[in-house]
Amino acid sequence: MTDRNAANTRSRILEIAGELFRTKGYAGTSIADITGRLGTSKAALYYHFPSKEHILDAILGDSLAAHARIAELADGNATAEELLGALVDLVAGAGTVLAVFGNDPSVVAALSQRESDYRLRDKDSRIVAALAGPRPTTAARIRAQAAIAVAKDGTRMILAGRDRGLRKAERAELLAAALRAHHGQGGTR
Amino acid sequence: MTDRNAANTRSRILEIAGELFRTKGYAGTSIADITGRLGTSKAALYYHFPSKEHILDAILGDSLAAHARIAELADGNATAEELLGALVDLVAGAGTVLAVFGNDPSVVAALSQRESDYRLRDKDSRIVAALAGPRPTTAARIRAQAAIAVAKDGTRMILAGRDRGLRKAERAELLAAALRAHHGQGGTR
DNA sequence: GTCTATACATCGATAGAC
DNA sequence: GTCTATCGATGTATAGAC
Repeated sequence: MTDRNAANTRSRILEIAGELFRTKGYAGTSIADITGRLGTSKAALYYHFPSKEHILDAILGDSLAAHARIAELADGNATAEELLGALVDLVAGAGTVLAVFGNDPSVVAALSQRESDYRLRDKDSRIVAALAGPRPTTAARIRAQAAIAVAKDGTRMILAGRDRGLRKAERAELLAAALRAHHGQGGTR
Repeated sequence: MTDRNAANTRSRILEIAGELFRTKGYAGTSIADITGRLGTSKAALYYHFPSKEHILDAILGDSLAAHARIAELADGNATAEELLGALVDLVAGAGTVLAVFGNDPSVVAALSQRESDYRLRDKDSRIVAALAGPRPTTAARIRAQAAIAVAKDGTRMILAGRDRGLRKAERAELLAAALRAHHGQGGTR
């Protein structure tokens, strides 16, 4: 059972770090915390990753890409259903990590400190704008935010503390709730 | 302008710490960060608070109490409208801080590590149970989570990065969206 | 109430042997 | 690939003067 190849150790590090970042926060997790579970020394970890921040990047990589793709979608002329469905899928899929870590202020601070274009909040506001429509009323913007809250945080809450992903029926139910929050009762938009 | 009385300095510390905890996270904020803005030495801060954790407690005190009150409400027979409205008010009022900090894993970890009964997740699940009803279907539970997501995270998103509180019309719009998310289209419950 | 100075632990990260 | 040992910086917190 001594799979001492680099790829395996690397993925174990990502798994353990992800779990710890989620429960203790990025800033609240030390390299020693990670290697404590990994069962190696701190120095061993640095053979696989050059820094703690590189571990975070490796974990968030796919999620950030998926998030960016949704922001692109928002800039096009996607329907509300497509957008909100994509958000649900983001959180349920590659972006589960992001949805969870996006709530960690120390993660947001770490990302936005870099000049990189990891502008989380920016992308979010483009999605809001797409759902609220051009020159939106206050009410329209609130409904847009409400729908996004369902798609992101609702999905996150459903998935919290369980192993398996989102079932098709669950996805449909979430999307329907998001759409109800978005539309006025009579289907305003 | 040199208000050097203890009460004033104390409240300035809370204000500054709150801002920093929000943007950098609890674990990501150091005492030096706080006193840097406060304009005093680190030792001076320790005259007002015995530890960093006590600062967190002082900030969260009111919010946690308000949160507990809502959980009590959920155990009684409050209507969905009352519950969701109370949640909106919690986030918009005393609990803004909690809604924001509740997302910081390092805060949750700090609170739940203590044997204290600050069981955030626990209280949340009582609210879910109240909204989903007895022996709920999967769909009912999802709709309950969706409604809570609107009331909590939707409200938080609306208030993010602005000074003034929630206007009456905004509150009504949020509550309506939460209720739409909660009910099936035809008003299942 | 606030200061300087410091104790002592832990942080992220590195050196160099194996 | 992993180790022991350690670096320098920073973390929380304290001692004691003013």
